[in-house]
Amino acid sequence: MVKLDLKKLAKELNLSPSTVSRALRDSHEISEQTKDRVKELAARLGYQPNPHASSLRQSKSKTIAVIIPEIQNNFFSQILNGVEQVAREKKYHVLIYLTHEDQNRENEILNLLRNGRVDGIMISISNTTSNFEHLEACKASGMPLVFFDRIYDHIRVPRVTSDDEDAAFKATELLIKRGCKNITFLTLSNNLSISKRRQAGYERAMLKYRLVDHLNVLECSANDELNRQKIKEHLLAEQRPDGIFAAIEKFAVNTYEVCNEIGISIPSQLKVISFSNLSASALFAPPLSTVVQPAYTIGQRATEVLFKIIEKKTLLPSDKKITLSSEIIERKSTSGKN
Amino acid sequence: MVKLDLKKLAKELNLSPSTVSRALRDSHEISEQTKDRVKELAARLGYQPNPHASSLRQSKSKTIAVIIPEIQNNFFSQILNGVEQVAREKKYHVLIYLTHEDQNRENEILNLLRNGRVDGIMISISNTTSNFEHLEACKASGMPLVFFDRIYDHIRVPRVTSDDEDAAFKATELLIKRGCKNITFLTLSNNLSISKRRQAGYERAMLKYRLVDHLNVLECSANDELNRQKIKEHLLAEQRPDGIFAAIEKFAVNTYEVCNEIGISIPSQLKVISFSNLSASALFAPPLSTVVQPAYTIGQRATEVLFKIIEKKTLLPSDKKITLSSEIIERKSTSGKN
DNA sequence: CTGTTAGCGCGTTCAA
DNA sequence: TTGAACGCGCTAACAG
Repeated sequence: MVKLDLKKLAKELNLSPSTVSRALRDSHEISEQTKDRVKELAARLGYQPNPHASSLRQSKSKTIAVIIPEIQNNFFSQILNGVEQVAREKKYHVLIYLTHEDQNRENEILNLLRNGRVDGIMISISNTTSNFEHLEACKASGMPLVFFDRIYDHIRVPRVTSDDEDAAFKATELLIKRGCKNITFLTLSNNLSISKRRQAGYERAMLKYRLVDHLNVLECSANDELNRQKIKEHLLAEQRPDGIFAAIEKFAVNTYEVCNEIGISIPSQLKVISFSNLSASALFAPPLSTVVQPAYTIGQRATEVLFKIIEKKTLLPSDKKITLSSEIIERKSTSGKN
Repeated sequence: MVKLDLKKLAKELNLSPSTVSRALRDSHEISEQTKDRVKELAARLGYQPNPHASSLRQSKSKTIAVIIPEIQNNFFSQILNGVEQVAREKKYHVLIYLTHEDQNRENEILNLLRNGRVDGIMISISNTTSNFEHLEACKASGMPLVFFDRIYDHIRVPRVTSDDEDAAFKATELLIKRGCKNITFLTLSNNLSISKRRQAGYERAMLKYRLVDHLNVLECSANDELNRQKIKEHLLAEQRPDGIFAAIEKFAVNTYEVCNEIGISIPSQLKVISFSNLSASALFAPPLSTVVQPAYTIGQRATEVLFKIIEKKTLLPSDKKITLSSEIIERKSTSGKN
């Protein structure tokens, strides 16, 4: 199959390339008749314009980039699902980049995207990111940019998040109402906007119920082995907790593993609730109570806002900061009265 | 920030654009001294070549496409992880497309990729795909193409899969050794290469252990509600099974849900094993025995082969058909002697 | 070792 | 309503 370009199509039709180009793009200055002829042949031969030529000419790539810390996490996969759906409707393509929670990679990726490869970028920031110049520069260069979930507060960029503070408050409150007093909050890293918001919700609940003396925050990492060890020590300590609120699914899993290992019974000895988008958490032993973020919708909404920017539509104030509600699903892991 | 191109860089350096271009690409015909000057300025100004111009000129996009049925599945996310890692090393970009198990989408996507947008394509076929012309055409057009996991046997394209038949045999055998006789195989659709291979393994094991009279295959779908209903009826039937072998994690989850609902106890009344890449299956009640595919490695290897084709290296016979071993992890869901 | 020139394929002037 | 000509930014062929 010899490759097809506008010129060949044009020759075949006894028209000039520009006419064919216009016909295919439904220009009003081409007769219906010609359009039909052109489109018919183009369809029959399966003509597709060369995207690089077209991008070069028009300075737009019909492509957006999604940058996430990891894909191996139901939350981010669901996000990607939402992104893809909206992008597809807009006939856009989606480039995916994983930072693996590494600031350096994040920098490199943003750098790669600086010269027109994409028309816009959506990013959920890595937890090791502590320097934000790369994001400032990206924003400053005029690149359409949207933050989702893990945002950086100090750049004026539209952001789509879930109601982390509130959901964390409710999750903590649930533990308290089920009889917990010594509730430990398992968190990822304090740089992260979401961690802070979740911790704030936890603290607000503890404060409201006069449990400030029992505040306990345990910082975990991406390393399961270390986490299990840390959690194990914590659960075996004198001042051991009767409730665990995990900011991240992974840490709830680690907690379950440790409990299985050292024979702590959930929920009678320890109640557990966690942020999680894993539907299978209903099948855990015992079924895990979860805070479920509207991941798919976050992906959709963030993408919609990105397209508004790309298309230079004016953003409503309600576009600049979108907060979606999480849902708390109570299951056995928080049941009973101690 | 005014945008930067080769010409401006060249003017700044009192060089011609082509010299600058060559210097940046480390051409041997440029003096070290000039290279250094050029690179220094380029780095300082943060120059990135326009990828569309460069792609147009060189007819290569430095981009590959990954087409998968869904992302909401640990197996495919792990694949993507492997793909990304290899692509990144090659300084390639990754476009992601989801077919949502829809042949039409699959066709459309392949069509979109027909004109140089990508240098190569990796695909795991949708389960509704029954016509393969789009793949034939893609292959015929000279596009580098690799199948992974869900392959189409009748096109000569390199393929990377796991040892489905063998793993299914072993999984079935495990159920038999644990005392099961009436083993039902839950499968997705018969079009799929993997379903066929897994079913073949199941049947071979049943044959070997003289249980051919107990062969039972239940076709499930993407619809959880329907699946649960189907499985429920099946588990309540007179000839009810004492073992379930699920070809897909989703169906094991559905089985667990039904068992919870109607009070069938696993493993005492029913043993369950399933293909699954969900690490949390260890936390299920009871922990689920699984056949774990080497997803990350499949992604890596498939991408490596794709790059061999892109780079026109000669493929060894061992590149054309790569089969990786799955691992069976036995847990409580298959324990005991009935 | 470096500069000049041409053209990748398209969309957009401007002219007819 | 159509065609001719130009240039997007880059790299490769050809000179020197």
